[in-house]
Amino acid sequence: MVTQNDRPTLEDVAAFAGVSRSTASRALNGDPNVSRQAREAVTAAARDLGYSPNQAARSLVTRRTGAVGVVLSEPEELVLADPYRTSVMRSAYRELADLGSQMVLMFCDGREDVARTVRFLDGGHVDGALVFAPHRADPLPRALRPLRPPVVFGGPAGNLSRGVHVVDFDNESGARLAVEYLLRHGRERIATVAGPQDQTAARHRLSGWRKTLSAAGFDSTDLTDLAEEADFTLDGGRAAMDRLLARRPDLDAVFVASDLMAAGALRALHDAGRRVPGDVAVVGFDDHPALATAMNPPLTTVHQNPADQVRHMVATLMALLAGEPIRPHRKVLEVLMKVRGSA
Amino acid sequence: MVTQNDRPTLEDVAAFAGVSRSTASRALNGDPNVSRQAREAVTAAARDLGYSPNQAARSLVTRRTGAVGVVLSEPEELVLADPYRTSVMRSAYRELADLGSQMVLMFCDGREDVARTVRFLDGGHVDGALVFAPHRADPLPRALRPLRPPVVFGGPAGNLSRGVHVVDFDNESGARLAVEYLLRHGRERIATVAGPQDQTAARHRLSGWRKTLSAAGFDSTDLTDLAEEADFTLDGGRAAMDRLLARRPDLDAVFVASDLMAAGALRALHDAGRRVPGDVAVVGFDDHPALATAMNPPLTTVHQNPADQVRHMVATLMALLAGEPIRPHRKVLEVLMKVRGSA
DNA sequence: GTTATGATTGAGAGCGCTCCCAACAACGCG
DNA sequence: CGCGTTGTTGGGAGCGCTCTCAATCATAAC
Repeated sequence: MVTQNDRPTLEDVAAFAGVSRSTASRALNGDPNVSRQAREAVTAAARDLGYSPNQAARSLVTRRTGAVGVVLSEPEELVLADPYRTSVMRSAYRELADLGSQMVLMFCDGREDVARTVRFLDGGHVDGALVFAPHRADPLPRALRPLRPPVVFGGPAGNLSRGVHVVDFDNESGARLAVEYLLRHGRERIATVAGPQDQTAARHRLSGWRKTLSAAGFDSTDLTDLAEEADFTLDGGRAAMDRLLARRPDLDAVFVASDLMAAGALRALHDAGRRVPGDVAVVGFDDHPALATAMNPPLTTVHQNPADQVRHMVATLMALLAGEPIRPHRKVLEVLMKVRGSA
Repeated sequence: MVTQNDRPTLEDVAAFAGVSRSTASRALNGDPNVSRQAREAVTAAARDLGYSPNQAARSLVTRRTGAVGVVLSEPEELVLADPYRTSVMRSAYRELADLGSQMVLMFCDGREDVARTVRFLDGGHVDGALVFAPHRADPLPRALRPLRPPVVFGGPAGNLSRGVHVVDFDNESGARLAVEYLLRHGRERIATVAGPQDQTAARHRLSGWRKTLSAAGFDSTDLTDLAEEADFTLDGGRAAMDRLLARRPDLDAVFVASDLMAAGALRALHDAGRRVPGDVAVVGFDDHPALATAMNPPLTTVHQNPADQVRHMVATLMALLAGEPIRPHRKVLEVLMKVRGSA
């Protein structure tokens, strides 16, 4: 016993409508050179027969699948727990859907996943890919380079710096803005909770903090004291803040490299009896819509808009798919301070 | 200027290896009837040429794509904010990846999305689909029924009850377990924060609560007083709890229809100065790994395992794809109480 | 009436792959 | 030595679609 193989083909529709396969194809694809009569007959036939075109056959000849891969090169449990990443996914989904492309979501965690990802992207399943590979040691970007379908990276492409299309935020400037703001408001001992230093964005945020303070005349050994690394999670941010408070009880401000960590830092400060922003000013990074405003006090933070990033990435990808000769380059998006209550 | 069309085909590989296309195909697909010599030549040729098979061509003849759609029939911003849904996605991704299938994630929000979803699933982009459509009024399940590729529903399939493959949890029993537990521990005024009643699961949890209390002799008008509806969010749970406290300050227990709402209820109880579980016992639903244990006190809750659900769904789908004649039916998964600190 | 023009149309090739089938060599057996 | 058998191979058809090209027809122009 076999399943129903009664799936109608274009040929069936054409026969039913009393025209040729070519005409049926034209009618269904909106070619203007079809008589109204033929068009109507074909449309009706397609409806009556429950016809839907075979995508495999179509993309075999058009060389388009209508799908775009979105690759998050991180363990999936991490991605889905991170509000910033999920909002990237969301924007990507919406942006692509509006352009008529389907998002094919992939996580890439570990060696065999790299091979699987490469095979998938190179196998013609998708027209192109949007790739987020924040870790410096990630082998994926390099593995992706020789592939046929165009790839646009969101944020740093592992340790690749040339020959790739990148849409990134100006993390260092963001950190500078935050620190300058704190300095301008009279803060004198500005600590930082940095992100994991195996991620380029986290490094840039840290170096922005360091450079700005150095330029303002702060001692570099002093700075070492005022920095703690955490892992972009709430608990990590909290623990890092605890360590900072233990080592430098005199700190009066902290620049935290993500909103989620800032939430943790806020909690640590609260538990330690420090008032925010009275005793300690806190500036976050991301400006996550739900998170930043929900905190108490609402978080002053560096605003970056993942939807913007995704929009640029999609635009670049579409241009590439349209055959426009775009030279691989790194587009850097501005970030800006969003002042709320915490600093 | 065109892009590089130098993508090698199987024909190229065969020529390079000095064999026929058939032999090359066999070699690459692991057919045993190939001489070692031919196999090695083909493998080497494929490697040297950077060959990767054209999936469109392959799936045109095999009628398999190696991709499975995962449809979440809810606005994407809602899905990605809900820890329960994200853990479903995660399980689905992992489960499918392990079976060599790619997850194609789709959200389905509103009318035009229904059409788009149907078109995509029916167009042969995927071999089958896992669909989550919790809302009773959702038109998607009905629209999906006439489709060719097999579909397995996770949780209720809109308002469809027959002719569909469903893997669901026993929500009513879960509520019963929770209420019986509370009764057994001497609670006498057991309220509930119900989920949105346009979702079947939420209705079953509410009716489980009601039936159990009725069976225990509680007055049904009294029960109306003890129920509040919320929207499965933290803030909603908090507000509902506030309303309950205002109306029935004498309540000594509450069954909350989701962990996230329970977190909100806990906050409301805390703000109202009630001790948990001393004054008010709280039982949640979901047993979300991160959420339930992180609360203070740790949440006593009804345990359901989304990974289990997804595993059953995938198993059913694979059986369907293998042509096994499975009769559409509703598989109900057991839930059980997980006792922690809050009750 | 004849020819140019434009709008429609159908035939056919071919996208890159899998799979069926026939061909063939090499082998052992009666 | 002829036969079937086994293992291996290449040819060819065909999956369902798009797209080019030439044919057809009606209409307008001369």
